Amino acid sequence: MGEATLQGKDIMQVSQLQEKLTGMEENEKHEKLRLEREQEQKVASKASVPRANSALSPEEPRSELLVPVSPPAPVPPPPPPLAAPISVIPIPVVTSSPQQAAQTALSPPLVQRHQPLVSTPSVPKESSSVAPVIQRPPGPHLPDGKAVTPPSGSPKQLQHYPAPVLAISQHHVVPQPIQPLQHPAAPAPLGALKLAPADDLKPIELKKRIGGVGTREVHNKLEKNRRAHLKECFETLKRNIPNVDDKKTSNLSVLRSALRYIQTLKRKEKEYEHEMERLAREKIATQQRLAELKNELSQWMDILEIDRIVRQTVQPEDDQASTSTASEGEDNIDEDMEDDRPVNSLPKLTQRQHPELLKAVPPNAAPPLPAVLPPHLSIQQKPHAQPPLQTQALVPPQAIVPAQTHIVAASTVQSTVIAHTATTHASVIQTVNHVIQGPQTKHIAHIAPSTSSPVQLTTAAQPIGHITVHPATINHMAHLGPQLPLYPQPVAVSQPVVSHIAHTISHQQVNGTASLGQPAVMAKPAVGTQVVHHPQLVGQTVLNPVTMVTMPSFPVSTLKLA
DNA sequence: TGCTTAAATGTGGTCCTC
DNA sequence: GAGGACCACATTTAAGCA
Repeated sequence: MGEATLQGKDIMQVSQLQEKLTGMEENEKHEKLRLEREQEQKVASKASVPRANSALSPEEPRSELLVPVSPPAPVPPPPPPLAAPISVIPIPVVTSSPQQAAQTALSPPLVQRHQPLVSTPSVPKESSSVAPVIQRPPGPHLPDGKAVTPPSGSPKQLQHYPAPVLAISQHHVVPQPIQPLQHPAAPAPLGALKLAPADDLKPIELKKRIGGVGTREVHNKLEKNRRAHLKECFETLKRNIPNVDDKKTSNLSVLRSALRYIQTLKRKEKEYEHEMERLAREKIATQQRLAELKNELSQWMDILEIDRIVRQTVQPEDDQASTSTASEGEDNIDEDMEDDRPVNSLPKLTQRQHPELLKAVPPNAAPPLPAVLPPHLSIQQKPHAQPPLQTQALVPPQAIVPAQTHIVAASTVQSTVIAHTATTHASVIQTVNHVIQGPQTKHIAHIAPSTSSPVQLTTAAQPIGHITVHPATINHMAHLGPQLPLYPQPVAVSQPVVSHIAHTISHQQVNGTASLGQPAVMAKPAVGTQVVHHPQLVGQTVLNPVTMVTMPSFPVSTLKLA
């Protein structure tokens, strides 16, 4: 009996060892839970193996170990002494009534529970207490002893063999309430203390406890998995911490190292943030500086552009001076208005603002205009070097009407500049030529280049954007048709200024004041364009057609492009 | 060899989610 | 209510050290 008991205890040990060893032996026949355990053991194989070996007492025969290790395998039937304890241990509990089983198996299992783990030489003494249990009749549950062998075995085995599970469960459950009886001093688990006495157990409750025991195995496995996962996490954490010794660090030290590392990272993060802020501020300052430089450069570019335009305009003006031919009547007025000619003059304000322009303008081009001129002051435009011969050559004798050219100089600074540029700029005249068709166009084309032409450039205080060709002028121009080039084809103009100009002309035609050929084709009809007739001009010099060309407010460069 | 410490394991209980 | 996850406690085991 003692041997049997010892063997039974050994079997218990083996059953526990089996769990660990089976995984190492790769029993594919076992269920997945066993495989899981196998994986777990792979993780901690080194730890489990020596432990298993250590658990084995040197007295245990090797054969005993091997027998339970491979229960499912078709191992030859183990010797009777071995097989008996394996199957016997749980049996008595199951076969007997719950109460009886509880009463009878109270103490032995309790001892047995710890004995296998202890595996001390004292086992034989305790085995005597277990002896009665072993003597229990095997009964029909004996064949299920295989399942019993691994109490902590795979749950799948439990599923396959519920009966042995019940036996084992009874075996494990029952002793707990009795534990205080056997070992009052021994610390009993809280759960054991809470358990109701086995006598009071109903079948359902018993089943519960049995199931609880069954779940206990699962619970243990889950707990193992959880701890394995926890350990893995610690390993991962350890690997991610620099300057941490892999072996000499406990979990606690890993946590401390991690804490220090995190703090260091936070500190560095703050430093980098400050650095980024500093760099951002520096970037903004640099960008602002760059913008300033760009603005300055653009200003200078504008100045240079204006200078260039001025130079360009001054040069053709000299040509105009030689080629422009005013009508005969101009001479009368030119003499009067000779000193006030604003074409080549710049107001003082303009001089102040754009001294470069003054440099660009030849000093001999024209004397500066008085700073302030009456808005309605008409200044006859007549170049000094205008050759009278050329004028007469252009104007037929019958066109006696004096073609007065009145330029209303604006008092505003910028308008003056524009007026000056526009007056002499060929592009403006070219635009007018393109817009107006027919004989009148010829006249304008002819007259425009000349500063003394009937096309008047008026720069009012308010920006104007239209050209008004007086019907009389057009009629007058009609006489000059044969001498001027023809532009028979209409021109589509999309430029705003040109549209205004064309509209103005067409407007007059619509009013019946003039029916001079086809109206200009306008890409965009101008609405609200006003025909401005200078009152003084209309009233005083009606004979001389007055054409006022008012310049838009857009930049000169745009005008040039037009 | 005995002691200490950390890790591993078993077990029961509790809480939370489905 | 079942199942999973987490926690706490007890025990065992292994490694290090005096």
